[in-house]
Amino acid sequence: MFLRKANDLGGHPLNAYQHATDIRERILQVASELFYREGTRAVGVDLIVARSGVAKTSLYRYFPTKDDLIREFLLREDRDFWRHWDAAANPDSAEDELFAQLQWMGDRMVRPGYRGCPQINIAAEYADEKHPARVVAAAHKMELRSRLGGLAQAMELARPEEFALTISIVIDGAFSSGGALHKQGPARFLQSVAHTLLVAARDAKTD
Amino acid sequence: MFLRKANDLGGHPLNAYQHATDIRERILQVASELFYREGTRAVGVDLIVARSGVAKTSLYRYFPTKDDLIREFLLREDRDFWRHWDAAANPDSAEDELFAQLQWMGDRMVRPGYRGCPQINIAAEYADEKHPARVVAAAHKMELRSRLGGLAQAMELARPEEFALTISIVIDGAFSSGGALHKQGPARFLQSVAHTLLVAARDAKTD
DNA sequence: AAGCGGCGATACAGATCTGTATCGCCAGCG
DNA sequence: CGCTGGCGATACAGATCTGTATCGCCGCTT
Repeated sequence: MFLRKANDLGGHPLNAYQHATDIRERILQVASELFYREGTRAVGVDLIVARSGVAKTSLYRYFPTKDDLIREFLLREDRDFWRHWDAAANPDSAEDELFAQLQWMGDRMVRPGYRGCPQINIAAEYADEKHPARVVAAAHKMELRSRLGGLAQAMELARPEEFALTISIVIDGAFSSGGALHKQGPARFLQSVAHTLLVAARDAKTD
Repeated sequence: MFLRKANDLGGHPLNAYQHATDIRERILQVASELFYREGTRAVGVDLIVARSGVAKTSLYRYFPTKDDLIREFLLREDRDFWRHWDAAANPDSAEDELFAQLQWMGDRMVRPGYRGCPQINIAAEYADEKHPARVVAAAHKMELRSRLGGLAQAMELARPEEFALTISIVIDGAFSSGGALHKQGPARFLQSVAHTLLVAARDAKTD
């Protein structure tokens, strides 16, 4: 219905715009991979320029400062995250959806170059909460708690916000310490903990 | 030669050694506060030198490289962490001890300058797992799971290691997202989640 | 009393970082 | 056909960073 093709970038009629978008996208793609893998402070703009094969002037045309580029990196990660989330949506069963969401999150943690949650990592790199990237990160975590709260409400739990907060904390912990979960698989772990907390929340309701 | 001052720590006969220890400690103290508050990459050695009022040569005498200083910073945090842990030990009741440990950890998260767990933050700043500071951080998290496993065993839980891992994940999540817990108080939150998980673990045992 | 060494202060070397300025090229447009 | 403007390439400015070299001072030890 409202879905458009992935490469339909807003209906710009001019090829020049398309070309410009390609360059901007390429820069952002290369920067995002380097930022995630090495950290934003460890990667200089010169490296991004060299790896993406564009001119430095092009980078600074689309991203006036490096902080802007970092911010766009996190926004890109944010969009990707919710794209996976929406793909796992299940209008028929909030409980099934919760476990489906935990499944793909857990799967992420076993991918080769996994380096934790970029939204969390950015808070370690920049102490200033007003940093544009940290604003994006804070909004991301708020949105996650909000969506978990929606699921909890659909499951008719007694205290949906408390349940959502607890699940989000467990997710953040798994994101941070994903390496320690490699044995059994992070997805199974997350689902197991969520199941325990869910049963407890329902028992409390019937008390 | 054999006369020593009462506060002569390591048996060194020279007063100069005592003085040297003071200077080293002062550098490490100032560096630790700055590293924790701003991040290790954001703080240069010149700032540490200026704030501690020592000579740059002194800093590099005791810490050959900045990475060494960062490593010592994490070791210092590690020692401080276990000092608090040992102070909350309770040989009579592992369960009481668990909640006591979660109490002081939660209390840490509401202190004014709280900026998360330094051992976790360092992993976001340095991608290389071989970095000396990351080695310290990994050992710290291993030790935490080990001690939690000891408590779980003392509580005679069916699967102590699984319980310990879960609790450690929850703690890490709370460390990362401590800000979101400010409403009710992180300590209460941690204890509440731990209580739920503990009850569930005991129910599973009796099945 | 002499000197050895820790210490502060300062300058410096060399690398790296962000961001700008300047050039020439070339494709698309009127 | 000429102009405009995005683009690549390069040099550069200015700041900052880690780590070293060099000086003189002063307290302790021998």
